Amino acid sequence: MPELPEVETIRRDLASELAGRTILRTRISKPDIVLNMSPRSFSRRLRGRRIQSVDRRGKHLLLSLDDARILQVQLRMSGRFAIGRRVPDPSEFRHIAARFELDDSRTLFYDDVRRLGGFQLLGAEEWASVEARLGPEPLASAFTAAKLAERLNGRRAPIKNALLDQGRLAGVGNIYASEALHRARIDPRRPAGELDRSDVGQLHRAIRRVLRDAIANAGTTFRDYRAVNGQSGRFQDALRVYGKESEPCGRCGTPIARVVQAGRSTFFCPGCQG
DNA sequence: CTTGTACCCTGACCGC
DNA sequence: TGCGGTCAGGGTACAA
Repeated sequence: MPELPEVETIRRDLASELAGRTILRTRISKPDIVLNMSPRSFSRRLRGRRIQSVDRRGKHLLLSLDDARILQVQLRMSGRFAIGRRVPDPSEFRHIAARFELDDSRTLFYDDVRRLGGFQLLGAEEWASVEARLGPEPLASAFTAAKLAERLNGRRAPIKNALLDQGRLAGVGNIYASEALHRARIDPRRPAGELDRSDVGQLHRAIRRVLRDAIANAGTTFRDYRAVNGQSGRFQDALRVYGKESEPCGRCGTPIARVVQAGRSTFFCPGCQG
């Protein structure tokens, strides 16, 4: 479910709770969420490790451990975390896949209904090679309009599809792609490489603006995303097109349209997104 | 290299 | 109440 703003919200929650904590014991109840080794060796290698920091790259969460390894988490569609002495809300956590018992007598719970998400325990070099395949961080100062233009150059795929490609740009997903394109007044079906300088400039601003605003509002709760403390985001109130098929565009009144691109819904305004 | 499709998995919802 | 189809903040493997 989560895109960059939701993952960042979760990261902040986890960082304040987990930094400095030691993992005493790990229990995996759904084996397929450990992606690159057996649950046994995963648990064994985590035992006694201290969590030094919690970081984010694109939609990945990264827990840096005191043995220089990195616990990489991908929430995909339905991954969630909660922390407590026991599961805070059992009706919301009915598919717990992993438990990490901490040295403050609390447990970090990972729940994932669809089990599309998961964990990888990586050495620094392994993570570096994964990281190298990701596009730039959209909120980093190094991410300029020129950089975006470079990433889109020569692509014939629709701009919406290009924005979802994590190798081009890391962190934007289905909601924020539609929202950024509406704010930039760009038709999501236009070939990415055909945007002119001014389009790319508008899009660059729109992407950063929408991601920043969403982080400031603790993300978007459209269906079931929740922060670590169980609270909903607030950015759903600021959505202009996502999930609003047939509703009038707030800018020009034309009914919002829905099309399917790369197998997923795109929402846009046929009136003011040229 | 690029692009499209199938697939992973479960649950909620809608129309009949 | 049941049944089938569709859809869901994601990403990968593989084919063309």
